[in-house]
Amino acid sequence: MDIAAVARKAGVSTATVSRVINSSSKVRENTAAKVRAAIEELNYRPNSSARCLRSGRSNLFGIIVSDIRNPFFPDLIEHFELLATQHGIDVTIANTGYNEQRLVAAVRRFFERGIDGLAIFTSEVSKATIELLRSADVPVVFLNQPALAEDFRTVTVDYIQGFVEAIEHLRMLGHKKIGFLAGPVAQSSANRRRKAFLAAMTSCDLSLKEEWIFEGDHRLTGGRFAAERLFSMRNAPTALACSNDMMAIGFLETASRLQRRVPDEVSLIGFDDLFVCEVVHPALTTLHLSRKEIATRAFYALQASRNESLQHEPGVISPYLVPRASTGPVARLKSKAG
Amino acid sequence: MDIAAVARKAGVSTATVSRVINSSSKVRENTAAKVRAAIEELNYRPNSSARCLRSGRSNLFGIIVSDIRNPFFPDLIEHFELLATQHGIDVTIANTGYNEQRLVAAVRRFFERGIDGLAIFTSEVSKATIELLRSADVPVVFLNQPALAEDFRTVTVDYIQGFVEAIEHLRMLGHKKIGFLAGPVAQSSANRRRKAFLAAMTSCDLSLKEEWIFEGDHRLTGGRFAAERLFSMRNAPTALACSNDMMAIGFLETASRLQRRVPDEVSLIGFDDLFVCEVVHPALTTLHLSRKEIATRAFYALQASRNESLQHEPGVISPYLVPRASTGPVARLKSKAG
DNA sequence: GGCACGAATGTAATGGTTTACATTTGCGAG
DNA sequence: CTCGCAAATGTAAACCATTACATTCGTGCC
Repeated sequence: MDIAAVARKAGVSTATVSRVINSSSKVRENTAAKVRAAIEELNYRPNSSARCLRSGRSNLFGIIVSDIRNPFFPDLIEHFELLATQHGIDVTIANTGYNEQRLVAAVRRFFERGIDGLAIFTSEVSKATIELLRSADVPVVFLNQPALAEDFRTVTVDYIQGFVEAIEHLRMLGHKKIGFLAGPVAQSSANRRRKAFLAAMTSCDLSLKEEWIFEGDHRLTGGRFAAERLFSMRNAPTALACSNDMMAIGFLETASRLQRRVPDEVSLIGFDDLFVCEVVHPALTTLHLSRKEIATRAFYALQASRNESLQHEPGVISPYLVPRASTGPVARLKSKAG
Repeated sequence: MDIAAVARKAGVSTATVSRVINSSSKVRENTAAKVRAAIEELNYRPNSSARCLRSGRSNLFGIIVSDIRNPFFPDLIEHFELLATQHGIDVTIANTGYNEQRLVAAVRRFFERGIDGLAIFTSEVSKATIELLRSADVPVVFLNQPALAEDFRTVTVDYIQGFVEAIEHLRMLGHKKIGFLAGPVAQSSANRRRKAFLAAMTSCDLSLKEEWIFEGDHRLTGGRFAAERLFSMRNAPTALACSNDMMAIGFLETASRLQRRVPDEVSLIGFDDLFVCEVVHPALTTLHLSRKEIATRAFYALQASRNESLQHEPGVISPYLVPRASTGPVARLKSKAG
C-alpha cells in the first residue's frame, strides 16, 4: 500500500501523487481528483518514517514538562496539543520529574526522532543541555528563561506585575507583614518568582523579614511544611504569598488539620490558578496565569522559527489576581495559640 | 553523520556498526569496542525514521486519554511514560476531550507513524474505531472494555467489589438511602460503573430509588448540578456514591456554597482517589484505583504482544476504600431546610 | 600444514517518500 | 498549422539504517 500503488491506480507518476498529498506544486485539478480518488479507494496513508527520512521534516513537536501531576502542565499540554493537531502536527511528551538527567535523555530521544520543534516547560535547564540544544538545528521555545533569550525564544511571564497586584490586594486588606513561600532554590523559574516577589515588595514600599521567606518544593509537601512552621512562629506574617498553587493548597490542608483558620489567622495567595483553587476550602485567592496563552505563544513561536514568513515573538504574559476566600482583612486581635 | 561515517572511522562495514547498535548478532568484543569508540567520537545518533522505515519497528507507543485535565490521567501517563522510557520506548500522547472524532484522528496519526503499541484509556470506543484498530496489525490495550476482550487485551477494574466495599462502609454508618451520581450514559465505562453500583446494591440487599440516580458528566460540573438537585429534593438519599472523584469534588464545592454540610447532611464517596481528595474540605472518602497498576499492566500487555516470549495477561485490578472525612454516621434528625 | 566448519564480517538490496531535473503537454501567438 | 513557452507531469536519485545472503577469518583436527 505504497505511493506507487496509488500512482498506478490513478494512472500517474509517484511524483504527482506526492505533489497532491503535499499540495507542494501545481497539479491540474483534473489529475488531483483522480489521485484523491485512488487514495480514498485504496485507503492509502503515507508512511511518516519515509517522509521524514526523505524530507527531513517530521511534523512532530516535542513538549517537555517538569511535573505532569501539577495540573498546570496538563492544561498547557492540552492547549498545545490541540493547536498542534489542528496544524497537522503530532506531539510527543516527556515528563522530567524535575530531573535534569531525564530532561537530557528526552531531548536526545526527541532529536533522534527528527523533531521539528521543541517546547521546554521545565524550570531548570543546565549548561550542558543548552549546549545540546544549540548543537542541533531545531527550533526551541522556553517558558521563562529570559537568560536564554539570545539563543532561543522564550515565553515570559511578568511576575513582578503579578506580585504587585497580589501585594496591593493584601495591603488593601490591612496586611503589612507579608511572607513568601518560595520554590526550590535550584530552579531558575522558582528563583525568578522569588526575586519578582522581593522586587514587588520593594516597589510597594513594604519590608520583608528574612524569616518570612519559606523554602518549598513547588509541590503539596512544601506547603504542608511551611504551614507547620508558620503556625509555630512567634512573629508570623499575617499574609503569605506562594510561588505556586500546589504549595498554597498543601498549606491549606495542613492549616485545616492544625485547626488554624485561613484567612482569619493568615491570608493566603497562590500562583497559577489551577482548577483546584475553586474546590479547596477556603477557595484560594491566586494569580491567574493563562496556560492557553502560554501554549499558544509557544506554539506559534515554534511555527515562526520554521516558517520565515510568519512573524511571531513570544512576548510577555501578565498574570492577574483572582480574589477568592483565602484572603481577608488582617486580624485585629492576636491570633489564638495552637 | 550517518552510519557509513561511523563505519569508515571504525574501519568496518555499516552492517557491523548496525549490529553493534542493535546488539542483534555476535560481534567480536574487539570490533565492537572500536565501533563504540567511533560512535562516541562522532557523537553519532541513529536516525529513527530510517530505522523505522527499514525495520518496521518504531519503538514508539501511543497513549490516548479522554481528559488530560482530570488528574487521573496525568498519573496514568506519568507511570506509563516512565516505564516506557526505561525500556527505550518513546511515548506520544493524544487527548480526545471525550470526542470520538478526535480519537479516530489520533489513531490514524499514530498508525501513520508506525506505532508499535497503543494504549487507549478512553471510556468510549465506537464500532468504526474498533474496525480501524482491527485492520492494523498493532498491539492495542484498553482500559475497561471487557466487551472487546476477544480481540484486544484490556485492563479491567473490579468495580463491583469496589462499590460493595463502599456500600458496606456506608451501611456500617447507618445509611440505607444511598444514591448514585453516574457518569455520561453515552460512555461505556460510565455505564459499567453504574451497573456495577446497581449490582453491588443488590448484593448488599439494598434497594435504590430511581430518583436517587443522578446523571453527570464525569467533570466538576456534573457534581455541581447534582448537588443543586439533591439538596432541593424532598426525600433525598443520606449518602451518595459518585462515579468519579471529579464529580464528587464539584458536589462538595456546591454543597459548601449552599451552606450544606457534608457529611452531616449527606455522606459522599468518590471514585479514583485523586490527589485533590486530600485537600478538599471535607477530605473525600473514595475508592482508590491505582494508576500505577493500570499503567504497568497496560504497558506489559503491549510488550507481551510484541514479544512472544513474555507471557502477560493484563488481569483485574481491585479498588479499595480510603475512608476520609466526607462520610459519617447518618443524621438522626431531619436535616435543616435550605 | 591443510582442511573443514562455525563465527565474524562484508556487500548490496530494500523500505516509502520527496524532489531536482528532464520531459511532455497544452495553449496562445504568429 | 507551427513554434515557443509555461505549466504539468514523469524519472530516478537520495534519505539512512537493517538484514538476507555472500564472503572471509580463525580455530581445531587430522
